[in-house]
Amino acid sequence: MADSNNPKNEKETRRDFIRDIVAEDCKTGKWQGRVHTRFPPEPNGYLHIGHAKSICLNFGIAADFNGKCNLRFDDTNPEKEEQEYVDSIIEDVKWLGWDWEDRLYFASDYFDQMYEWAVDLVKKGKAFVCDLTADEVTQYRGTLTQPGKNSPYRDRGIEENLDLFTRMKNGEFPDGSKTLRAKIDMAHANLNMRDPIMYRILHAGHHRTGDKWCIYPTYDWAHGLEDSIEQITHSICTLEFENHRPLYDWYLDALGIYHPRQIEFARLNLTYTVMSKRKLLKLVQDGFVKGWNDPRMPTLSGMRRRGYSPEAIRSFCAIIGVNKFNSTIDMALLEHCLREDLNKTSHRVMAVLKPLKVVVDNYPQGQVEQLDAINNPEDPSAGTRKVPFGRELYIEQDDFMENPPAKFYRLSPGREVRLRYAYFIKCVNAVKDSSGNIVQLHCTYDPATKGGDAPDGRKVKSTIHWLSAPNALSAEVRLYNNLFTKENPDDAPEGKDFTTNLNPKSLEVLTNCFVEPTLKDVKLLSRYQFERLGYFCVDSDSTKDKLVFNRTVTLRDEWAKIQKQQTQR
RNA sequence: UGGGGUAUAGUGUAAUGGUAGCACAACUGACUCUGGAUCAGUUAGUCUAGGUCCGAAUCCUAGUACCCCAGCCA
Repeated sequence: MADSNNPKNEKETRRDFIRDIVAEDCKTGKWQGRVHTRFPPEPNGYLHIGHAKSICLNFGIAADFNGKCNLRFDDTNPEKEEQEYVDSIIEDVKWLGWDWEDRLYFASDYFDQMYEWAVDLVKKGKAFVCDLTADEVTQYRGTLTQPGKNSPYRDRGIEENLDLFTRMKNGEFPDGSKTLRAKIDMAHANLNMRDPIMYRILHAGHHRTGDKWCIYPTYDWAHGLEDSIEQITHSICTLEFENHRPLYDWYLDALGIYHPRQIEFARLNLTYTVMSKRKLLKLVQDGFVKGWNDPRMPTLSGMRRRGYSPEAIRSFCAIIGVNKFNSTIDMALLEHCLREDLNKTSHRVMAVLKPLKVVVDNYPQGQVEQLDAINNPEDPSAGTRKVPFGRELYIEQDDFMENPPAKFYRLSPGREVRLRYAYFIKCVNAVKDSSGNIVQLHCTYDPATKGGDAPDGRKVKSTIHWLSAPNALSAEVRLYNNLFTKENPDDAPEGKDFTTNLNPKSLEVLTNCFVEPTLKDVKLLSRYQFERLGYFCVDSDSTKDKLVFNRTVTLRDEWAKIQKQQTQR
């Protein structure tokens, strides 16, 4: 099989307003034809599907225009960042199929250079050390409608500023006692321009620089410098940074250094889930899910464990487009992209989730036949396999109804159906327990229909899946549904938050399932289609003794729709 | 009440003054040894009001609605 996880093999993505800008720049030679982007996560959480949009945009543009894309950790806040997150982010971007070659960078590697530049600004009289407390800074900043006022420390002499800033770096002052601020305009209509803070004092250990630093640069000061150092051409970020662009530009102009162009796009929203790191962290910390990689989470690690393929996520990112206004994409579109990929690539296999025992009365006792089954009708090269058939079978409880309603085509008393790849069977009797539950079926088979075709040409309304009872492997299957019951989880009553909309049925564990003996030695995370049920993958909890599968997504289900319509009447 | 953004079917996205197209969803139908897949079709849209123009989603004017900004977070 070709290298399917190399995005460069995929057909070119469609144009969007950012690609238009990049194409124009290439035409005019603005960057000498170079295209260099970056994906700059802060290592303070796990990556989610929203990040995938940004990753595919940045790496995708680089791929489309024969450019480069760096992976850069924006690790300027030691209080929130951890190595665990760095590791997971590296794993996730790689899994998504992107390659940054040798360009793995950390903002913290630039701290010395950033410090030099800050000294530069102080020397130019464009930055000053401020002794205001955090509260005072807020007060002096003014409001949306009222201008701020100058800090009393704004007009300190350059020498004094230099001395104070050096001593800040040397650790002579306690946390929060001083900041370095840019000298811009306290009356500016854009609050970000009201003498923004460049450095704060933080006596905190950093996951990479240890205790070398006790002053740390703020995002606004640091980010443009990082882009400049890496000679980024197009610095792509999300909409909320639009208000920060004037500051991004101001710093670079004040320093007179290489100056990339910042372009903003709208972040991804999806129905029935949440996408902010803060909310995802809450789900993890408060135990609403079992971890960052819980298969119900929209994190890349969760989706990977759930059975999503990187190809499906990439095609989703390509199809949703890029723009500048807020939108919420229907989860159904993500699932469409998922099924589209899984349908092409997944081996089919039979599994029974809620078993109902069937005895084929006229099948010889003790006889076992090996029947041929197709591995993937979408891919003949996947070949065939043998599945054992015998007198005692399991079928799905849902595939039998004693009193079938209209349009129910499956098994019922007196009705004949086909067992996939096997025989036609007809139900003669349903055995019930004392409380009236159907516990077993007696059927007869037609030996002439071996393989599934009737020589007399008679038709059957449906084909159902089955398993030979003595040969089936038992398994646990975890069914997942939307994590939230509302399209917009934030739509909560006064005083409640998004967690009130958590779906109590987001996880259903089935412990009495059976699968084909073919699945005896499956690899973790491998993906299958359980015929007529959906796509499933081997969970990381699975062992040789106890198989565990996750339902990635169901197949489209006409019958479920009909049932829904019938019950609504 | 300041500044910065944005409005196209239910959802998402094209059309860059010249027939409003595509995808998802929904609904028909065909086909089918997965009620899967596939194929064919249907429904449905330019925020509002004026204006310019032979012609406006696109240009102009005035409104309306929504998003972002008052962290020493990113």
